[in-house]
Amino acid sequence: MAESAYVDMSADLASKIRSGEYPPGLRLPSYSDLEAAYGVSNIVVRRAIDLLELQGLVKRMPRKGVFVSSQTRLIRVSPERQMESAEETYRHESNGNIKVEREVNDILASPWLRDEFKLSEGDAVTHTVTRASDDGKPASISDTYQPIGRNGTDGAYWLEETWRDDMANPVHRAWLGVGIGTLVKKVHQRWSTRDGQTLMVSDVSYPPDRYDAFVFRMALGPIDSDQFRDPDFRTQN
Amino acid sequence: MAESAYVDMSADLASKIRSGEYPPGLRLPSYSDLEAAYGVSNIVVRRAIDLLELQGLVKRMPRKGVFVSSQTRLIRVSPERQMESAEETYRHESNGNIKVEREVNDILASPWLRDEFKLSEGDAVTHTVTRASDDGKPASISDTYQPIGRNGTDGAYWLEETWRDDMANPVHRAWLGVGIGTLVKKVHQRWSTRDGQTLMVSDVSYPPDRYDAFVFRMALGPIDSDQFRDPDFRTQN
DNA sequence: AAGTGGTCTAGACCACGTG
DNA sequence: ACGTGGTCTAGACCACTTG
Repeated sequence: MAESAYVDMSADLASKIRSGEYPPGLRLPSYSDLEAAYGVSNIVVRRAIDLLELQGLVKRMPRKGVFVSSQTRLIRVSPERQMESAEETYRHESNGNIKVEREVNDILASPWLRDEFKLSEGDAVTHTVTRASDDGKPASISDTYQPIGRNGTDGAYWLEETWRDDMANPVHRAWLGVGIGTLVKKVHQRWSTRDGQTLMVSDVSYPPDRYDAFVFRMALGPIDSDQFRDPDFRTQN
Repeated sequence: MAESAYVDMSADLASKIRSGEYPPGLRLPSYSDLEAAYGVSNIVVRRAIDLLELQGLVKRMPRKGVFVSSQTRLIRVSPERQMESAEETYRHESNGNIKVEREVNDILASPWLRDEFKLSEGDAVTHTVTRASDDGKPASISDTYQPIGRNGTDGAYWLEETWRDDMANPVHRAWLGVGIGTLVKKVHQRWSTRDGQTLMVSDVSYPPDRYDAFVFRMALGPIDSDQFRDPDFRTQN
């Protein structure tokens, strides 16, 4: 047993959920049944399901059961303009010694990437791994994918940014120096054109303790009552 | 005992940390000591500290101890333009029946608000409580504060938005229908002028299960290589 | 009545850090 | 050698839901 029992168990259940063997809405076996099936104790089952719950894969219903979540996710959307590069962000955040290294490779597009970029089987994409450290401490690692020959975000109109607490993949874990059970801050970015064509996607993992809050600071630009007004407060005077 | 032992214990420790009785950097008493001091078992202490860790109040160091976190918070900043009101957001998110109700009162500014708005002792602020529901289910509750006579976000140049998982106050808990131990999604917003004067602050709590990811979708506007370019990818062609 | 998840007890062993 | 936090066992009682 390489990992702790509850991590192994959680990974096993997660793979059953993601593979569809446990479809959305299904009630998981009861704690007692899971204890018996995996030959572990109360707390191992509970911690395994803690991890699933943190990933949003299951939902606990006291006295009813643990249910597989539906994958339709309600998200918070907010329009935004402008952005800055990772390096700029870090330099604004920290006085430390920021180092960024990059590996670029062309790889065969996986089914998921083919779907994202509307490519054909056999097409390749450019894969960039970016590792950033802050005074020697790992600050982030990201995988960025884009169709061959595209130049970054040229032509992008939309940027969609999603984050969640999630488990990192082994490569990200190794760089960040965290164990398999540790939840990291994961940001997924998708740059796309005005008509919805994806130009670039990026998955970034941050150490769980680098940010304890995420802030979006937005320049609203010169604003007066005609240009911009929050309807919530329009009639208060 | 109104709440579970681990919630009571966590609240007690949290108040000691926030009051400064346990200053940043201090090592908490060991698990064994805490078990003895509170007269509880292993798991109660661990769950209490789980809650503190989730709030970012402490940091666990295996085989060394549990330490009170420093309060300097590193945050992620990203410039953004435009925004929409809470009601608009909800209507985009949901097909349900959105109801929003609002209570407005003028109250004496607390020290914290006086500091935020640079007011004098005895000055009042406008306090708005906004409750939103989605098909009868509570969707959010917020407290908004602004100096008397100001009209919402008129004149705002910056919007800073911070979120974290945190415990809600009793009023928010009651509306959201969650227990004291439940962590909710908390968003703190600060609108300010170009020179940093705060115009309005708002604290919003969402049910923990409403959003399982936060997405910021940003319109970058018409972009070409001269107007906008991600320096990370500038030299890839 | 039986089963569920939530909470809790009272122990145990382990790997690692500090004296 | 001892104490630490991390993991785990093998039970227990409770409040509530379901057949």
